[in-house]
Amino acid sequence: MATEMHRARRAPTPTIKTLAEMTGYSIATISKALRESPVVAPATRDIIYKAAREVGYQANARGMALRTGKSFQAAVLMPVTAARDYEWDGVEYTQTLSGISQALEGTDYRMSVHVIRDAADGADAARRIVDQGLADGLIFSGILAEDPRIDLLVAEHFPFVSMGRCRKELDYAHVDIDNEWAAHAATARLVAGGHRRIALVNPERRLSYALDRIDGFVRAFREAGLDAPMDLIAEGDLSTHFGRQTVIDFLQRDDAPTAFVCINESTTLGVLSGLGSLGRQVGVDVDVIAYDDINVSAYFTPPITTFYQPIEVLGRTLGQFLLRRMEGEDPKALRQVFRPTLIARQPDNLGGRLTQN
Amino acid sequence: MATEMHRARRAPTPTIKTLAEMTGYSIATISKALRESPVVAPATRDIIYKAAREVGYQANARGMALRTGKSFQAAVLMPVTAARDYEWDGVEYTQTLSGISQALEGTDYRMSVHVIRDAADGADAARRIVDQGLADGLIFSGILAEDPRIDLLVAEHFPFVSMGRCRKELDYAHVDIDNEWAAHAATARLVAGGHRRIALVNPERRLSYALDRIDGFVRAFREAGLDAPMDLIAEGDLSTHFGRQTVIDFLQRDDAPTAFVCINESTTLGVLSGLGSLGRQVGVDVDVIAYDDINVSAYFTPPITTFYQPIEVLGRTLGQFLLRRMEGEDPKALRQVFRPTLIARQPDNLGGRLTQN
DNA sequence: AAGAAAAATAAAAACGTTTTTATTTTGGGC
DNA sequence: GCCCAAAATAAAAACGTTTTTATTTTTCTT
Repeated sequence: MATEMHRARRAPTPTIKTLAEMTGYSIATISKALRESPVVAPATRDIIYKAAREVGYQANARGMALRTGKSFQAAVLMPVTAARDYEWDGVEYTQTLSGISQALEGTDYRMSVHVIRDAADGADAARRIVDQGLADGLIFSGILAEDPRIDLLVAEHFPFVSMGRCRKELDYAHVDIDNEWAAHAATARLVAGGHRRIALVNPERRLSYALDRIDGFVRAFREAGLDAPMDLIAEGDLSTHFGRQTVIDFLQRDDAPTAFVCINESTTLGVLSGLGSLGRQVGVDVDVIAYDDINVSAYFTPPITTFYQPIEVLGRTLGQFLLRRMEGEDPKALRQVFRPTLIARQPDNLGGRLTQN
Repeated sequence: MATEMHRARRAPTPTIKTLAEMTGYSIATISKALRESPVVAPATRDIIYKAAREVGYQANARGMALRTGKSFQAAVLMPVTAARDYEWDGVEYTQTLSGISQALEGTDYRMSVHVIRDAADGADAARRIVDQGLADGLIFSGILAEDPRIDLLVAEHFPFVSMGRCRKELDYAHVDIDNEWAAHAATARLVAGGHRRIALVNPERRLSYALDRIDGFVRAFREAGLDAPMDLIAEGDLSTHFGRQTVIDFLQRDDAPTAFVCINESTTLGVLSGLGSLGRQVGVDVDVIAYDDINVSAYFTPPITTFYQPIEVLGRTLGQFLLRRMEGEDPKALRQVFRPTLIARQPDNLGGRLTQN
């Protein structure tokens, strides 16, 4: 019997027709029974279930997709830049995907990942996904101040959730960090500690959240009655190399920064590496505040003060919102902006070496 | 005209039937023309192309999938462990996915990602993918000494490429690191530098490559006429926390290790963090050799000696092999084992503080 | 011009499932 | 038992594309 069961598994993949031959019921009845339609009698349903179990029947995803018009896929656009030499780039994406995947567990949806290299690539990918029926919904990040993907998907009424917000007033589902607040909070701590020359290690201004962080940086200075050091805003590709190079460039200046506000773990690691190679000590010569998507700053030497929001939680929320959006829920109800938690591991005043003002 | 073109885009998604109405040709002729069949006259083909461009026709993936029996998806099983608190876990996967994605570019194949939590989860996912026609091929890593996924897929003649090798003699496509050689090379350097108490920071023995690394570690000692310190082989989940905890545990011993051979950047970072918190200095009190999938050890303080193999290259090879396997190529021709490159950044003898033997 | 063969195109079938429409069966009331 | 309505099941159609089979058109030879 066990051998026979095994042999049945090696037969051609069972279809609904196989079950029809076994049970004598029509393919329509079998389909309804397996989908638990109330129009099928319980006794009939049990016979069909038994036959299905016996041959290990599983509905063919391709047939379902064509008939239902649903691919049962949630597509994620994963940005991978052409950053230098294969280094730490987008590492938080594993946790983002993990979070999204958790939200999809137990549903019919699977996750597909489309790697994109730049903004044009992302718009092409979104277009293709919509036109070819490659997925039923879409998640993407790296939101531009004006993002063609958002424009397209809103126009097409195609379900999506963005990780971040563009700068247009549009109704769409999104999950975001309060980047303005985070940059403001980090900068204000350092200002209160006495720092005046603070460097902001920031993404490119095309990105909406880069602008948010600049806003927060400037606001912290303004609230202290000071001018923000705009010359100390570095824009780059978020790589470890960019972080290191920023330190090396900025510390060569006469009016060098005494503190750094970093955008992510990657640039933080680069900043620490640059400081190490210049013989500068964190907390003695320079203060550093990080931002953590994954809990890494705790492991740097010395452990670094950070604003931390587990990105897996964001991923889970993205997945949950997308499921709801695909059910037809109003995008206006599908928005959440998270504030990261401060984890203070260092004082903000070079260990008292700065005079408070 | 541009407005009109735009309005055409907002019409119901064009199908082959739309083109048949526009051109007067049958849907069969249109399908053949668009697939460049030689049985269609060139003049006919041009008329059909023009109509397709005019309405922005793109073949519906669901119709294609059902008729051809191909999903045009390469599925990747991405392991995410239930490691502690959302930390650095599987970060190299972004680069792996990037590499796979590069291989798929310009082909009909898209990448889907199935997050798996443990070995049973992985076997279930593989089963489902095969049974439901969710993908045409599969890539997975974290190969067990005896891996049920390999057994299943070989038995089903389902195309796959594994990242790593199990310990059974089976013919299947794989890409791997020469982990035995790498662990041997790292350990031999430290032995030659005079170290005798060397810790191996290693994955769990269920995994095939954990055994490979133990083999190489033991061989290095044996070739030097020494007994390997088997008590210094730590098995864990590859997290930063595991690396840190290993250091804290091992350095409490009377016969503490003077060197660490690490399996990845994550555990290396944890080892450095543990050393930092115990006030031990790399290259003075303890030597550390890393293994890099992504080029991060260069940025640690101090920069760490490492064996480096860009994992994106492995990813690309995985993708290329899978494409060939799906074309029906013999798996025996689809195997490659990479040796990582040594990048020496530290001496292997505590800067001369160890006496050579 | 007629006939045969090749080229080109159309009609039919296929893929597997779900949904809509049609038909049959069952149960209740008289 | 008959009639009607509800429940259950079957037949037909649908989804969009590709492939197989059938038919028509064109080209070449005599």
